[in-house]
Amino acid sequence: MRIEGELVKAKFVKRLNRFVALVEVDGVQEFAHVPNTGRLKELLVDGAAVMVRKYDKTDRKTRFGLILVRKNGIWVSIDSANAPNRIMYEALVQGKFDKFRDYSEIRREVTVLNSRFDFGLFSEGKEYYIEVKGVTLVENRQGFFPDAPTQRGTRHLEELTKIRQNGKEAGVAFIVQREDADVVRPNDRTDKNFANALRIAAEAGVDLMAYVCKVDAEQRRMDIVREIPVIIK
DNA sequence: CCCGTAAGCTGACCAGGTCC
DNA sequence: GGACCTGGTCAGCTTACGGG
Repeated sequence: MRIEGELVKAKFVKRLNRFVALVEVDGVQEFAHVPNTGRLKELLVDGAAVMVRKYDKTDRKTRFGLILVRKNGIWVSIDSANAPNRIMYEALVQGKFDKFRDYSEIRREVTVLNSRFDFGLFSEGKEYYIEVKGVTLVENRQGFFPDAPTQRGTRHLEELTKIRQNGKEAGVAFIVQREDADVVRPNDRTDKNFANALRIAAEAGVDLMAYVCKVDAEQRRMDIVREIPVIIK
């Protein structure tokens, strides 16, 4: 995925609320939109090097969007609003996944039961629903999701389980938005309900997939580089 | 096309509880 | 009564979708 727009180096100063951060660009403090409602507390630390996207639109309340954070010598994408979904979409369209090759139609934002899923794949007599989750939290090369309790995430898993019980296919795809992970695990410490729902979903036959992305600020690209296991133990 | 709403689920604030 | 913790409420910004 190409990282669009004008990227500018900046320094993280402070998160004002879940949507707005204060950053320093060329020695000047500016407001930046935070496109990630997770906690990000190990990433958004005082003085962290970041990349912000500059916007020219005048009707925004913030001139910048905070999209990359430097951590342990690599760039981490914290754009959970768009990047994971777009990366997954491009990979699907490009036929990068063997298991999804034989679906002829890809639809986005598909409503089933009480939830809207990121993707619905269709072929005659076959349906596969995918929910994409962005992973930004990594400790000791283990990615954890979620970063903060997510009722909606749990509901998504419950609905995917139901879909599977109705004889259709379903899966969760974790997009790790940084290169330094070898596995993904549910974050029991932060959200036990989500973790349990994930285990129940897996038991019901919901596929668990995880893909690591290389984030390259110079090349302005973020691409899936390998698949890693999801360990629910 | 415009407007409302859902999605991302924190952080500030306030009320109420506990403890010394 | 003050210091501290917990739980509930709500505003904060942007994007994309769906309906009128």
